[in-house]
Amino acid sequence: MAFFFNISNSSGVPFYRQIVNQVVYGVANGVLKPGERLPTVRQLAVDLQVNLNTIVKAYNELEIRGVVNTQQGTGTFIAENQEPVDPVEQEKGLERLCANFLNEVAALGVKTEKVFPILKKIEKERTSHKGIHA
Amino acid sequence: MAFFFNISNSSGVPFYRQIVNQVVYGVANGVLKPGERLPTVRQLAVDLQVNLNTIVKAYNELEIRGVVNTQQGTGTFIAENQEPVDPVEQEKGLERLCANFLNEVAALGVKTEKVFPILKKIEKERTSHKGIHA
Amino acid sequence: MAFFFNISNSSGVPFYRQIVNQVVYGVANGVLKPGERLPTVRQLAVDLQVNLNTIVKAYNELEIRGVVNTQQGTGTFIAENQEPVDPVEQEKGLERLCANFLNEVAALGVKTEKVFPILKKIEKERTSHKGIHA
Amino acid sequence: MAFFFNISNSSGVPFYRQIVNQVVYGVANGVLKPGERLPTVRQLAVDLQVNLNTIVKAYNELEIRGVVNTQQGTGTFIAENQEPVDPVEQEKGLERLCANFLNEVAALGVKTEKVFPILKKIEKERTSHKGIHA
DNA sequence: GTGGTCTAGACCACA
DNA sequence: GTGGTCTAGACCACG
Repeated sequence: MAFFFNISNSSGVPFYRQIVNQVVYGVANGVLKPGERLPTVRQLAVDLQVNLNTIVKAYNELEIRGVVNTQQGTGTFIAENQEPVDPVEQEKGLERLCANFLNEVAALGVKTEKVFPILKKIEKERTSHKGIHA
Repeated sequence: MAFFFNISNSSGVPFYRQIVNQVVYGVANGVLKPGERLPTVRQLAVDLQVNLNTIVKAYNELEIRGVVNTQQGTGTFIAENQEPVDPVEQEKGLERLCANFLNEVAALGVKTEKVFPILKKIEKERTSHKGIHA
Repeated sequence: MAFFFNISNSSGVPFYRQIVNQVVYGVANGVLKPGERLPTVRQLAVDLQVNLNTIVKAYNELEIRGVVNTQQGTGTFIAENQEPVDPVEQEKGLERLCANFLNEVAALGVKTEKVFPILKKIEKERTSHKGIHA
Repeated sequence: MAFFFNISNSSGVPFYRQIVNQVVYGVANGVLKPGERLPTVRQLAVDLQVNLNTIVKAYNELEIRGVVNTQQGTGTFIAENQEPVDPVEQEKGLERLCANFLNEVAALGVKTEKVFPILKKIEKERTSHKGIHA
């Protein structure tokens, strides 16, 4: 199963962050396996139609976070030893994310109950694709 | 029930947006009633320890969205006739919000199922408190 | 006590990494305290005579590593809660660093005993300055 | 006593440099004696699982530094007359090496005093083994 | 061919 | 004023 990147220029999320998130997401869900090679920075820049340095920036953050290993002249690979996410940090981040989300939902004038079916629908679409698509 | 603003400098959400969201949220939940007066920009700037212009920007956005009315020299009040949100816009905004949310959850390495109980828990806490908390 | 940056273009160490290292070093030794503000990216670029983006890259890595916090429009500050370095990782990194160092010393044809006085001399010079100087 | 090469892809040191250092180190410590034959580039490339050109580059640097002599069609041998290292160059290289080392130690958040026992420990292990180990 | 670094300059978002 | 993002293009180091 191939791994597809896709970026959207209308979401307000920076390109490089979309790339970072998709890789982290792919690793977390087993779509990207340790040792697997990512596209070259040049190739991905062409595919996604963005500047080379934008890809470099994304891969760089992944390297710092320990998600990938880079060997100059060889390529970029999913790291063998994925740092387990600190469960305390994860929990805190998750709470904050959820609270923010509910604030914004409320700010749209939408009752919280209405989001559950939407979230499930999106999730279902994504898992049925078994990858990340445009 | 008093209305409390709460801003956090570690959430990554800009100050002015936190303020906007909290007012809209307060209105949507009936904590802030039409005609009710908001703090002056100067007072709020002092209370929240942020720059005056940040409050101005937030109140401006609220004015533009029709959530508040500003009376020159008198103050800022929750608008009497809250503009109903355009349902089409609402639907689109909601989808984008949900998709973004799931992306960020995924980027934390958390499976989507785990968010539902958390969302429900936060929602329950809030409805029991009938206010806005950090 | 002021904090001085200095970069050298002859060491082979990239500019941005020299900056990152000096900040981490400053924090580890208490010269930079939590909450303290770093120079603005523009100011530092001028002072060090390097491109703005080089500073941005360095500050960016520090942000990802949790060493500093950035508030857009406000500045860059030493993070309040410094992540304690994982002692196991630190130990491993230290061993590797030392082993590499001894390899290179040996490759220069120098006996290991000769490095101790040199290391001590450099250390003494640095601590007597109580800061980082050009 | 056999001579073992060891390369690690996680140390950040380029492959070709690891090879160069190990040979120079072996010569400096008498493990590799003048006239001794090194593995062929092809053989070593297979053994270490690296690109042929990487070995070529390492052997080239060794040849330039006068550590080995290459006989076309015969092989690569440790040079009979090892060039004595220019003492001025040696001194300068050593200072720079030490300064860099202390920087990296500091960047790990480790106080300088802690490195002395580690360096001594590694040195002791090596002299007792009389070989090169990972 | 691979990735890494640096420069120059533009435009945006935030306080 | 602050930092953030993106582009364009150059040159270097490594395999």
